[in-house]
Amino acid sequence: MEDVARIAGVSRATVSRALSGHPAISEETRQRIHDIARSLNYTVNIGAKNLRQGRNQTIGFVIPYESTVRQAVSDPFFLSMLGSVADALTDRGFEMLVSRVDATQIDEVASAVDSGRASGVILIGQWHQHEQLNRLADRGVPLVVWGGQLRKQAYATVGSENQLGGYLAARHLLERGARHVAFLGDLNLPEVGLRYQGYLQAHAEVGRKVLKRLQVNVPFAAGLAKTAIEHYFAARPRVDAVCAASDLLAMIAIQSLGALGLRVPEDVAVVGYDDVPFAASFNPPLTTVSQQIVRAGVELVSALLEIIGGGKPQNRTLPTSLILRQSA
Amino acid sequence: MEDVARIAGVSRATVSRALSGHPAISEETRQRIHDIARSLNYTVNIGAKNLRQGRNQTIGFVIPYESTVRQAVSDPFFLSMLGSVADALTDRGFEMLVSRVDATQIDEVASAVDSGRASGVILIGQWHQHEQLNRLADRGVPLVVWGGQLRKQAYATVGSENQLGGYLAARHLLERGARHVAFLGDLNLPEVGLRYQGYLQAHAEVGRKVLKRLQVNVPFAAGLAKTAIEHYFAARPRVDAVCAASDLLAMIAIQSLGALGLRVPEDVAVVGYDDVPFAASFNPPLTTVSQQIVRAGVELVSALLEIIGGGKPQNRTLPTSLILRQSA
DNA sequence: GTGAAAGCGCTAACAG
DNA sequence: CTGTTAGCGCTTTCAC
Repeated sequence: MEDVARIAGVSRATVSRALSGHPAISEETRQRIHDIARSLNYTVNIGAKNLRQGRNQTIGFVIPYESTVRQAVSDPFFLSMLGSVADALTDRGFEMLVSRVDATQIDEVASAVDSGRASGVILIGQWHQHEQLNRLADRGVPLVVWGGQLRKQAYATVGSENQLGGYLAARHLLERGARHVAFLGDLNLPEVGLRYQGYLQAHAEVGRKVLKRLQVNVPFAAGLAKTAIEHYFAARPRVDAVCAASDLLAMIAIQSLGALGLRVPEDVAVVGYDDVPFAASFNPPLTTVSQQIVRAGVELVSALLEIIGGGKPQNRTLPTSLILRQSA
Repeated sequence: MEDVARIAGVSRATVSRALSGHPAISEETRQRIHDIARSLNYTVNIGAKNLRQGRNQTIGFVIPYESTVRQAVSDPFFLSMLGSVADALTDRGFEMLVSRVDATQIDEVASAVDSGRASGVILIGQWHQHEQLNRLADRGVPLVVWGGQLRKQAYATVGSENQLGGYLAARHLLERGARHVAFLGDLNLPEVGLRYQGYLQAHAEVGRKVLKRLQVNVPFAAGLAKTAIEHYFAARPRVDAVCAASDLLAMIAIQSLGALGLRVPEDVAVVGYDDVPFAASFNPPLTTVSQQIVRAGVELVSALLEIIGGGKPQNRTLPTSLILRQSA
């Protein structure tokens, strides 16, 4: 900045003003300074600017991982969310700092804020950490979580109508004539729990009882999920339809069924959840419950910026619908 | 920091030293200061630290997008890479700043470095931007690209043996008795071009001619790819095998073939590329060429840190192999 | 319309 | 082993 100032024959203060569009700078000098800066490949140092201004135009995006299987997240839903959040952030002039955090050490998400690297955090999935998340929010860490809305909740939540989603999926299968609908997903996760409620509701509505053996606790991580799902189907349960808690699980289930010689949807109908971009290209194309991923990014970001700006954490719910394709 | 110092009855300098593990601080005071800091939820402000130290423990990870279809990247290969790079970075004490950049404005990747937000950049895929990338590297922007190695190249490249990969895939199909092997991928991309060389090599080796009509220029973006692939197969080309430039393309091809009543691998054998985590769970499980994604992250990061540390850009090549599953 | 000067939170000589 | 001090690159009062 000193260099630019010297060449332009002005002070650093003027350069600063010119570059940040301060009104009290003549159009002429502004232009000249801009040109000089460009020719020097000079850009204002954001770190110093942030330090001086005491704020911080970046937010943290946390990807949790299970410490046991320290594998890269492989659910395409995450990437889509990441992309969508990244876009929304860019549009609002923010940077995105991505960090991988051990799901059992969720408190670490605060460190990004405490250390001034980010002014808030977006977390995809509540995992099993409802209490810790509450603690963080109470401590004043701006925090928005994609997931299900729970009772005593200090953090803001953006999510889709999970119960409705589960209901739509199950009802569709039941209407199609399914008699034994398995539910694949980890009920300890708030989102999944809500979807399961919807699943139960659909059954209740037609007076159908739900057997315990139809609910299978399957984790989201691809590796573990595959084992669990194959194990379940290998026992040849009497099942003619499947409600999966994510598209990834649905795809694994379909593959697993195929290996046993069962066809989808003829022998077993399967509906997924998320409507990941790839779901339409799967074989067979996945019938699934949509999560509006692009809008999700926008809402997550705007909820977070509101909190950072001093507003109250406000939950937002996105509409959901069943996308009919061929797997059910 | 002032507060911590006051409570501990020492100066800010001592707090700084204690917290950064300076050897000249007695174990006792160190411990005491740590405890006080913790009780205050105090963490060193990284921005200020970076400013003072004149360095910057963060690197930029760029996700390019085609400006025409401003859609979130949907290739699972990207997320895997992102996760793998994030892990490698965490292990070496670096942060990761993710930004979405218009593929036609690749120069923007420099801004993260120019503005001091990052000390280097990792880019997945060379896209069509070889020249711009060279310009950036020449300008001194530490830059490592995942992709194919080209002739006059100022930036460092980490990639797998693309030509060998293409060769292995094609040879396998040919050995299986395929007579007309289609190649799906955008030849303008260096990586894909190299794989195509391998594909040609395999054909040459068995004295088989390659027909022009067998090569189909298909972009990586899921939406566009789907259209292109469906369009290609809809014309019912005489094809009994497919070499795809990514697993995503392979999956789309399989789906597309299925819709036309063709079975994989019975009627048409398909081999993918990447070995994304999900490939094994596809229906049918994908035969594919492995890219060692976890190691890729480690190598990308270590190559970049070497450049940042003043070293010469050094290309690295990762071994490749064919993973036999059921699609071919 | 522009400049001088102070200070954001931190670290690293240098001095003791 | 610890404290004093200067300064990283920037913005912003206050003064002219």
